[in-house]
Amino acid sequence: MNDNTRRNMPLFPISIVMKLTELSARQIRYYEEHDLIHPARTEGNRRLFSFNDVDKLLEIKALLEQGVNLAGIKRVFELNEQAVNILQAGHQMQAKKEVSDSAIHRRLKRELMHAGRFGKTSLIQGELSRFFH
Amino acid sequence: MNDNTRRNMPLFPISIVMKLTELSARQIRYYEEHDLIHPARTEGNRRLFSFNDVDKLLEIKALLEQGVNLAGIKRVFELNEQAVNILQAGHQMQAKKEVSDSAIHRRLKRELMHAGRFGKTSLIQGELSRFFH
DNA sequence: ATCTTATGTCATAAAAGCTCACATGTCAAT
DNA sequence: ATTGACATGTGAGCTTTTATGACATAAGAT
Repeated sequence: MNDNTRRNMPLFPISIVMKLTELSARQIRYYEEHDLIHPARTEGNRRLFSFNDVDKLLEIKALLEQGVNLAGIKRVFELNEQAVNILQAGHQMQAKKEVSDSAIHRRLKRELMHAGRFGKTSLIQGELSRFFH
Repeated sequence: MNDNTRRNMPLFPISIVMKLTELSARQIRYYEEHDLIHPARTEGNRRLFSFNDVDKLLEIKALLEQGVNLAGIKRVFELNEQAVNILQAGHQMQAKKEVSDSAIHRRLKRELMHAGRFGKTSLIQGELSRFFH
């Protein structure tokens, strides 16, 4: 099980996410409705959020506070993911060639993953991020 | 917010803990009834488990599989906590004296925290432990 | 054979979450 | 000033999840 898997593991009910992000249930559901997050569901249709989901919600919150609207935030996310994909592809190529100065690449990828959270992230996000590596 | 605080943050509903530990709700509640864990509660009285709780449950499971009964497990936990306290005290003394070869001490403390999980821990625990530092 | 320990199962009640619908505050454009 | 879009609040009705408590039982210990 790798880091990505762990960050995407569905763990939290909405009540916990509300506290972690200081968002209302309405807000969280609204952002999902607009395809900014895609929490998993239990068999009984209850939302289950991963660390990644929480992270994204904090990013949404920060961007909204900076005046970006949901459409803009969606774009930010898309671009971010593209960049990550490109880096991953490069990373895999390297792995096959066994060149593997992968440490540098991993670092770059991480920085990209966290791009968009330019500085002014909430305290909570700062704290939460420490759950990860 | 320090590492300890984070590990003790109430996050998971019992359903998630069931999957994480592969224990039944009955088992989890039974262990609580016998004071092996003390999950937090929501206002509405639902259990909320922390990473530490999950960790403890995995340890309980491992020890049970090794034939230790609940009374024995309780003792193991108590001894473990004692040791941690002693180390912490020493650590604080050092901090005041500003001697601070604290890295070594932290390491020792961590190893003690994880003592009792001698080797044969479950796969899941191994995976889960990677959430932490 | 009986007791203890750990766990399963079921009933009942309450909490938490879901969707849908309607209301509202804030801007920007007309 | 009016309209409209966006983001969010609120409430009703319903379903899922969890809690507690009681009773049942398998496996060991006495």
